[in-house]
Amino acid sequence: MRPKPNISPKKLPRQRRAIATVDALIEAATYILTSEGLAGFTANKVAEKAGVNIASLYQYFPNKEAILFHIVQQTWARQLDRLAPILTRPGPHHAGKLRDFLREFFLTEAAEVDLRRALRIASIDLKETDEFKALLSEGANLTKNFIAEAVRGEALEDLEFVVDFVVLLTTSFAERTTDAGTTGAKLMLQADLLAAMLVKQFGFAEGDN
Amino acid sequence: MRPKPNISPKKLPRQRRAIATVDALIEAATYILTSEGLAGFTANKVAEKAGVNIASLYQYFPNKEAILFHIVQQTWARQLDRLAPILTRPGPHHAGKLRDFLREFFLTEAAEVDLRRALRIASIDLKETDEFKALLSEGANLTKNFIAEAVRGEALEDLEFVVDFVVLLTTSFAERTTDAGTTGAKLMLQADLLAAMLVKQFGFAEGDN
Amino acid sequence: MRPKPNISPKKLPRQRRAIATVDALIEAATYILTSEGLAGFTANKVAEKAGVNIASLYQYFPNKEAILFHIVQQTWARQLDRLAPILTRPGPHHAGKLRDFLREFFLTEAAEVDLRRALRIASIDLKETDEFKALLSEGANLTKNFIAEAVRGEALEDLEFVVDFVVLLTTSFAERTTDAGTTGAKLMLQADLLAAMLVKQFGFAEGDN
Amino acid sequence: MRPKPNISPKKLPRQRRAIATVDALIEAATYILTSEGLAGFTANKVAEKAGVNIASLYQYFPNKEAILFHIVQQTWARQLDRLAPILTRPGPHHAGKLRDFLREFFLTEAAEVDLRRALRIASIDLKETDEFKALLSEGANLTKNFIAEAVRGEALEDLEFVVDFVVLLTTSFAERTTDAGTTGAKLMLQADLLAAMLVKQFGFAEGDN
DNA sequence: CATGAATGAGAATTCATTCAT
DNA sequence: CATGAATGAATTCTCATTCAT
Repeated sequence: MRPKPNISPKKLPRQRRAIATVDALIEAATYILTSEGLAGFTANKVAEKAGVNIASLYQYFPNKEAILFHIVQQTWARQLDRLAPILTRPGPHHAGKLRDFLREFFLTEAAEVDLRRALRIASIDLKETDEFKALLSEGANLTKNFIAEAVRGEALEDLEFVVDFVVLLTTSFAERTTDAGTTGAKLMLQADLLAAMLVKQFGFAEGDN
Repeated sequence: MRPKPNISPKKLPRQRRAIATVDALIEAATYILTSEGLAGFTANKVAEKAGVNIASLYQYFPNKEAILFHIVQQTWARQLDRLAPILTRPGPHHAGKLRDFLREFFLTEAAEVDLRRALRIASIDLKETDEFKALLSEGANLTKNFIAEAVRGEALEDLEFVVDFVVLLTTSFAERTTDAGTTGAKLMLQADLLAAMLVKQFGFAEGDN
Repeated sequence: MRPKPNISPKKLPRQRRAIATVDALIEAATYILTSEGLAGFTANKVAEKAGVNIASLYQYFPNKEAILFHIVQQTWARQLDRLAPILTRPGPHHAGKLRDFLREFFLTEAAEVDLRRALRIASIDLKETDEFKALLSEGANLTKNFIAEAVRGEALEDLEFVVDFVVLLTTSFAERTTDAGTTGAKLMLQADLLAAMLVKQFGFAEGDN
Repeated sequence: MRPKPNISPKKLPRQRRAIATVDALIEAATYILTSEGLAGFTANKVAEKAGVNIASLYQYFPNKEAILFHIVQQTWARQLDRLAPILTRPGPHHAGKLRDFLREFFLTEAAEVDLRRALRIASIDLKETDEFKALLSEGANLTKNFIAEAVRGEALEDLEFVVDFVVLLTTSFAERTTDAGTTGAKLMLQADLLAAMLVKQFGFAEGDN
């Protein structure tokens, strides 16, 4: 394998001008990644698109991967903001929450397919970094808690296994089907079917919220 | 994105010496792909590792992608050889076949994780080629027929949807869990659980072969 | 044949250091072209001769052809600067102008035979580009106007034909004879003879300025 | 400049099979040169097109240039066969002969523009070789004699100059105008005009054969 | 002889990254 | 700090030519 890249930002932008520069870089990077994919994602192109000198890019990011990581982080945060409320919604209707969650999850995935496809591939290199692992566990905890509560009937020793299984199943499916271009009604049908299977299998409390 | 590569082999090796060369190239390519991933996969490295002149590589493969495709094809063929017998096994015990199939499928995926990870990403570029499409449909038909027979109860209009769903669900999950490093007993438990869910949801004929 | 190259310059040199770099590149390119001909004209050789990194070359020129075009343009401009005054000289003595023009034309052609030979061949590839066409028409107009005025007696419908004929005849002859190494007195005799023939044939106004 | 290539054929084909091989090579080479130009003219392509092994090509030709020279030679011979009879036609009507000659000359040039264009460029490298010089002088003599006879009035010391001038003028113009794509009636008009100018200038005996 | 195989050398072009001002 | 400039190291692919059988 390759050596894991040093991802931590080099220097925090203090002045307003610097913040604008960083923002422009991130936006440009996101654009390039979305439109040209990971293969077309080069430091020079990003800087040019951002209207920023290449040397400035390297003032704020130690390398290409750091920009990628920043975008990954940002994208995850956005997604979490939309999904967390659903799972933490009060009330016992876990089946309803699960269904809503999956629908929303699939929709967010579908909304930025191109970007997410590129990020997924980029993540292969990032996976080794500590920062990425932290990001992962944050999102995982949320789900873990929800499922733990929902499947309370299950034996406790299996819980870890079930959570892992459900997370893998839902995320991998979501990625794959949106990657294949599924959208709209069909995507929602798939979300509902997957929710139904999980409910049936793990005995979530029924009820439509 | 970019133009789809011309993947068809250039010249067939006739003499024993040439066959050895091509074999060495493919072996080297597989090794590089496995150990360094797609990003580290360069024509020069492959040729060097194979102990062959770079120009020789280009006598037998029109470009890098052609080597990749060769490996993809080879890997798929090996997998199909192991999976097809299970699905085409005579008898009505579809649930059993499904479980055995998923177990074997997960095992083959787990057996060459690194290689398969690289190939999956490589496939993104290959997807456009006719050769790749042919490969895909071959494998898809097998599964399609099996599921069609197994879920005979389902309304015909849904069949397409169900087949699509099941294929996406099982393959994406298999890829993801092996990619995450799952192996051994846990992997088999996941296979069985996924099989159970599918059986429960779609009413496959039960029975242990 | 092949796709027409994108010839427009990539980035303009701002600092003095960069201007020096570009100048060195052009000078080196001209040298290589002159001494080794088009076949020996490679981007790497040019960069090396210029003492510049090959990547720097590609910062200022998008490809080899762009350098060639630059030289073509420069060479034509130099030539036009010397020829235009003769043709646009006021007065009715067209025969004298023609003779002086041909002499000067032959001399400029002879002055840089090797370079021009290479450029002529290079032009075959450049011919398709818009930039080259613009260059051509600029030079063509000058001559066209002169001849049109000089041969005023001719029927208007033939004018196009005559202009075309005269331009082809003089330029092709100039190229060929200088290419063959003709210089000095013999070259001037040829220029005068050709001028005399044209005057005799097309009835230019006589008079020695 | 580059070192002048060794052009002389390596080995004369003795057996009938070998002659066929060489013929196939020449034909293929001519085809490639015509259709793809000098840039697309590679030894491997020629051999492949000829259905002959590349090593065989090098058995009969010491290098690429030797094939080119062979084609040049052949093309000139064909042309000479058609032009010589006109010039050596008995009778005093030199003006008529000249006109017929130029017409035929222009037509032969126009008939194979693509091939000739490529050969012209190739000839730059061949020019240095003794073989090429021999070829040139052979063709030149014919014309020289004709002109010498036709312009008998001229002073003898000028003859060399005049012959040289006329040859350069007619050949360069023919090449250029056909290269520019001129054909048909316009081409014939140009031939006639050029003939008329020469007759007028050098006082060829008039008369229409 | 003829063929399949092999290759050294080099071509065009790109990219991540650093340096000097 | 920001910018223009520069570059080492690759990367893909081609070609003329030779060797071994």
